[in-house]
Amino acid sequence: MDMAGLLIGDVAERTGLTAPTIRYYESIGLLKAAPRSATGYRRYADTTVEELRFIKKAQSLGFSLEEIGEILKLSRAGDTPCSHVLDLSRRHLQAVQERIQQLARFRDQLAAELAKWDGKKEPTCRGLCQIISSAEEREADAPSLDLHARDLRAGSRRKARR
Amino acid sequence: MDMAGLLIGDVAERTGLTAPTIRYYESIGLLKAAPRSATGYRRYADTTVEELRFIKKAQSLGFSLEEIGEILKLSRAGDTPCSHVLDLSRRHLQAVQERIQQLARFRDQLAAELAKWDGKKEPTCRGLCQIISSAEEREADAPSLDLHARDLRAGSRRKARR
DNA sequence: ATCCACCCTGGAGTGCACTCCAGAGTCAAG
DNA sequence: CTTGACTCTGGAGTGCACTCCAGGGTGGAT
Repeated sequence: MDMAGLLIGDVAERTGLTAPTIRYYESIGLLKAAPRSATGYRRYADTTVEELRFIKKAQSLGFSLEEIGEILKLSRAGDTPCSHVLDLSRRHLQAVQERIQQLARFRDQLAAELAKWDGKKEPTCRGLCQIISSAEEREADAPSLDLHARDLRAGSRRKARR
Repeated sequence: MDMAGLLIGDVAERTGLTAPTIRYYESIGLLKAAPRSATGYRRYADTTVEELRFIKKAQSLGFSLEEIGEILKLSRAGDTPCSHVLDLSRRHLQAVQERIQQLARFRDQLAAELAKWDGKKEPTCRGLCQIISSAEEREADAPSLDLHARDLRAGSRRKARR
């Protein structure tokens, strides 16, 4: 062997990602390029596994890869106070908060309807449609908060230019 | 005018969608083809506006267009009990529930960290990273629940075949 | 009659986050 | 020394949900 370090497959296994995904992350600059062995194989340090786990978590919390890249970049730069990340976080928190509330309301209604169905009292598809229809609207107004995470999408963020 | 009914632009305005989006919905069979005027213009009934609003809401609650299509199809078929939608709803409820819990935990931690920053006590980017890193893992296990709504994505749903 | 804002179509393009492919090289085990 | 599982690259393809475009028709107001 030459120059110890994890192979991409090992890293993949440890993180639950695929090798192509890891290469993809490198290609978009999310992960910095790994040092190569004499024959061109990527050799990873254990810290990369940590970094990838971080990425996975941030992603599952609704951050886009681009946002994660920014956070990572700033975080690598050191322990400096960082108004940008602060700002990003605040807006993200706001979006998360709103999303939780909308989902919770929906959950309650849906659960209630399902309970009715379980009791065999008039189970109909229209019931579900009614619930969905009665979910509160929340677009058009308060357009200031742009979603930062399509995965938390609530209400469309299109603005219909015209 | 010939044969009253809303023009696509009117419908767009009333729903906050764009005309192309409405045509797109028709093209994928989500919306049934509107009757045409003698000159080929789509003429919509008011009920279409309702249907589109329903679609928007269902979408904001995390249903994919495909799922919405199924629901709509069954709902149009009448007030019959419908185990499929029931099933869809149950799994969706489950996913929503989990997602809410994860987001809520994240919200609390993020809020706490932001509060610290507001108090000007050592505001650092690393703090945020720590929070994200400490967000609980939730993948690999419990793979039974496939997400039904990429927008509620929590943890990746790739299974790494190999 | 002339505007001009609307409508139509088919098809191509977008953004995100991958995922797959072909063709070629590498490496440890049998 | 062969086998088989890995690695590399560049580029194309995927899925969702749009979004844009070119090229042409329509219809109410001036």
